[in-house]
Amino acid sequence: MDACTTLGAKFEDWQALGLDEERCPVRNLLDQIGDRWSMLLLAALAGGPKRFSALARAVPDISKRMLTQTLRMLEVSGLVHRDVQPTVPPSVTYSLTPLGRSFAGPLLGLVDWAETHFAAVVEARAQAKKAA
Amino acid sequence: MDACTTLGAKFEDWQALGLDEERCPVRNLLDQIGDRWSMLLLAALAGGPKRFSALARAVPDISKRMLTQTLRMLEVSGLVHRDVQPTVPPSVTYSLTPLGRSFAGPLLGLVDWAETHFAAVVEARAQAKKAA
DNA sequence: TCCATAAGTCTCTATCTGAGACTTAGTCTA
DNA sequence: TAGACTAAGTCTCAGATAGAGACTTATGGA
Repeated sequence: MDACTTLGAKFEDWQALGLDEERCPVRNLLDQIGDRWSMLLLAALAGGPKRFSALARAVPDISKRMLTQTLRMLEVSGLVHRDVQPTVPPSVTYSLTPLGRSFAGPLLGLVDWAETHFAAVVEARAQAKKAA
Repeated sequence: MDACTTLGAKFEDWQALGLDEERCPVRNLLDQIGDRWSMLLLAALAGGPKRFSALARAVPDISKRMLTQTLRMLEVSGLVHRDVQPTVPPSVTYSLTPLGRSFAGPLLGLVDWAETHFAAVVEARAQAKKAA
């Protein structure tokens, strides 16, 4: 059974359970960490702990607001650890928890797909634009 | 080299290239298909072609507006094929293209992670709430 | 003396999302 | 024969969300 068929079968199962946001793991996690900033920040932290300002520099066009918000959410969900040094000015370091590190595998799968098929997507978009 | 280290190394590379939305495959694709509806619709279509109304039923709380919009975007990016039967009322069937099917693998990786670690995330959230 | 720094918060505005009415034309129902 | 229903959307309006940029605090450097 190929991945596509397996995925299709799984989707049927979720549907049977109502695809509820609370109970369906996939719905729930897609709603929370299935946005561009979460994934990008997890990738940024995969290389090792980083401070708030280092993350802001690492992901240039995220606003401070979204950076704070996303990190807090990842912390609450147990993927990221926040370590505050009570100096003045405060020094805050973010790192992946073991749970966060376990996410690197699937995320890497996504990343590899993106790098492999990016050209095809760009080509498809160009075709679509020409046809329009 | 484990996935986490590999991912960290890749992120360094992207950073070196400026993490530009146009040129960086990962940024670009996360921005486009890295939202809950895209992933959910791709999973819904993994099992086979579906009509518009079937998709609307399959993903209960997506609005028609987002359903249309997301499908169009996936079509433009070459992941989904849209087939219109010019009857009245029109009958429109959506299916995955080969490119779309190739995405099932990585997506399945994500899904498996979600199912495996959902309990841990729920537990982490409960702890966080208790601490607050 | 004035600026810069770290890690945010706050406010205001711009953008995005969702809910729900409306469309077309043929078939089904009363 | 009138009215209802269907499919696959589009359109508008209100509400939610994201981003830009000012502000904070205490300290060290030019």
